[in-house]
Amino acid sequence: MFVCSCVRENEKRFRNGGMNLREFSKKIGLSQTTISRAMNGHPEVKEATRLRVFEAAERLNYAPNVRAKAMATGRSMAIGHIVPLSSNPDMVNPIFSDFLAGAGESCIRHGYEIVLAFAEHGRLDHAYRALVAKGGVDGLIVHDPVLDDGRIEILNDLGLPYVMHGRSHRVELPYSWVDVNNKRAFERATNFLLDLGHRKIALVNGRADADFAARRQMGYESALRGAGIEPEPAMVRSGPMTEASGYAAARDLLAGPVRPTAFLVSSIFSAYGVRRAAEEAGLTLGRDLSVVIFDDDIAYLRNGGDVPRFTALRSSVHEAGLRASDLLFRLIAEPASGPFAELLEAEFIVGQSTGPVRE
Amino acid sequence: MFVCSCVRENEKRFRNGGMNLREFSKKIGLSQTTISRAMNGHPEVKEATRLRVFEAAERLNYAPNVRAKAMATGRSMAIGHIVPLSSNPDMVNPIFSDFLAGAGESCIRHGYEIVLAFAEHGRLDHAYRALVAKGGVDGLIVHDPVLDDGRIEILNDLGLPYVMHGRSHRVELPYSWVDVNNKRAFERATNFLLDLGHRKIALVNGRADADFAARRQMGYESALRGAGIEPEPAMVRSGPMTEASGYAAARDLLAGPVRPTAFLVSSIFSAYGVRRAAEEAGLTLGRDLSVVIFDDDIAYLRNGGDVPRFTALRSSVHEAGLRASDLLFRLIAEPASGPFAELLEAEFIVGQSTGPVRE
DNA sequence: TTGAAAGCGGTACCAA
DNA sequence: TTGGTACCGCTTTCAA
Repeated sequence: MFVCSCVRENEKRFRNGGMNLREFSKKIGLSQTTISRAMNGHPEVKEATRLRVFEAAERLNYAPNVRAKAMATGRSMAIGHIVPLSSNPDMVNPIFSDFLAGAGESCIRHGYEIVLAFAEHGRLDHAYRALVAKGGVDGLIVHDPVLDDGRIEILNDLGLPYVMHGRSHRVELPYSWVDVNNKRAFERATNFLLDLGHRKIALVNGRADADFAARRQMGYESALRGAGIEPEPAMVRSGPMTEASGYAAARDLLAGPVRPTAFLVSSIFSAYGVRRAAEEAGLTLGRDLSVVIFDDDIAYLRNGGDVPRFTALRSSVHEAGLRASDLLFRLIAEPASGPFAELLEAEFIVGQSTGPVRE
Repeated sequence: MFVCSCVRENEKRFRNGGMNLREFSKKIGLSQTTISRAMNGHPEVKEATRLRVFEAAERLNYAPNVRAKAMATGRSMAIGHIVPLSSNPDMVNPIFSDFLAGAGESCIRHGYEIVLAFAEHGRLDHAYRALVAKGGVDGLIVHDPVLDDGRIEILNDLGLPYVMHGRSHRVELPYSWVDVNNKRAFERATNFLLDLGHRKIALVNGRADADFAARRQMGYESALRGAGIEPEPAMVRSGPMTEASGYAAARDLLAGPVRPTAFLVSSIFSAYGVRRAAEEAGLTLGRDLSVVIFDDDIAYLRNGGDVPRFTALRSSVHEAGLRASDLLFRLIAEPASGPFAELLEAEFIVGQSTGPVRE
């Protein structure tokens, strides 16, 4: 009663899931060449023949071996994502799931698969080099860029098409990317709070070395300056976008010398923490405190419903994944057509927690 | 200034990330055979030679092409996860991220990669068949089993090693799986609430067709019966484990003829919804209402901290991913050693919201 | 201890 | 419109 005992009975069948082209060609009395052409849509094969091939393939459950195909064509029909492990809680996260789902949609359309390579943090460069050298993917999507990301140089050098999810601020080299307009989003959110009369606005941001966080802070500061307010470093907190981190930041800020009347929060997770800290301080959101969050529209958390109790700037990671992937496929098909740049705008949604200063 | 223009200059380099074995062997004056043996740890190669090979590989940045290696050996060094897309919000979700991170750790140790194949929902069977037929993976991890999961028969038939994440209740066939002891977890949680004096305990559960949800309900009902209470179907709600769904369920239950004094909630996401509904009804958790949640320990949301405001049964999806993957590798190495079964226990953590009945 | 050559399962060129 | 055949890059007998 062993699940896989059958496998050992037939070692041949283990190596490949089914039949190979030669057997198949013998069975239906056509050359391997013709079959290959038929299955790959080459125009010179007679329609009747093609039909016969497809019918037989279906009937005999024949499917070409991807590895062999990859070797013969030089294309592996897979795109790679390198996932930094463990020490970076921002990476293997719900956002990433949503991004993958979007990328997956694009992949389905192109008949591609996604290869996830995991790398110990700090060994990222090596991971990219290895992944490319091993030749298992036709393109790469690069996650979690930092302000001055050294991977860009490496990847340009490697010559494999890639698209970054996010940008790297201080890099002058050309590269393709898809990003949310973080600066504008936070500028708008800050202006929104300023319009309500707030003057003491705190920013609970992502990790300081993350590019997106820097852009968000730029937007925040630019809006403040536009209103004649000099940004206070003490009003800004950076850290991982988790409930715990948001809680710590908000508790700290609320206990500080200048109590904020409004919070700008970089993720819905930190926002839950901010809410907890506020409640513990006896404050009610939407009455004693205004909170605007940046919301990556996590499908799982909300399924498109409203963000309860918050005013939100909504952007879709799912769509970012889709767009980044689509871009990558264009780059793979036509390498000289890039680099591409695509900026997604966040939608502003007024929720229930906009208060209280409204002077 | 095109990122990838360099690629076209050298078509050879595009097909494979670097140099191939033949070039490499010429460069260092050894036969391909010797190099292959050296790199794969065969005993017959002289230690000095092996060192020379490794040094040269490092220096010249040579890495064997995985596809070619896969073809020659019959092993692809990749394990596959099929991800049902779109119509199932429970799949591409934060839980899945955490699971992948765990599986990734295991993969790193074994030098494997993860292939994600996305399938339109309802075409899952086909996706598995195709993935196996294409021969791109050495094993499969199967997600999101339903009560009577037809994939098991197919997969046994296919003969590729696989491990299920979760079980399928009504299937008699042998198969390997890793699962949380959902029944016991919910039995304990229910008993915990019963001990506090609660008699009207609601269950906000996952989708009705999911196996884990059925097991949780079994545990819940068994504990109630043990206390001489006949379970009320009206006290149970099934649905996707999202904030929105939890909110709807709790609001409904709180407005119903028999108002529950305690909630047993199947995920932290639904729990946020339950909390919102409770607050809207003017109830305070931990004072007017007891809530126990099952918490998959989403790293991103909490980073191992306490679950604020809830009593929790904590289990680690991350660990499930790790264990499932490890099991799969054993199965790949020794197919006849399975099927394996592994049950993870959930840890009970008393939080701040245990109240109020405590008679 | 090393090397030559035959696969692995396809694709694509060239000839028929 | 079809078929023969030389690769793709590596592993693995078999012989030296």
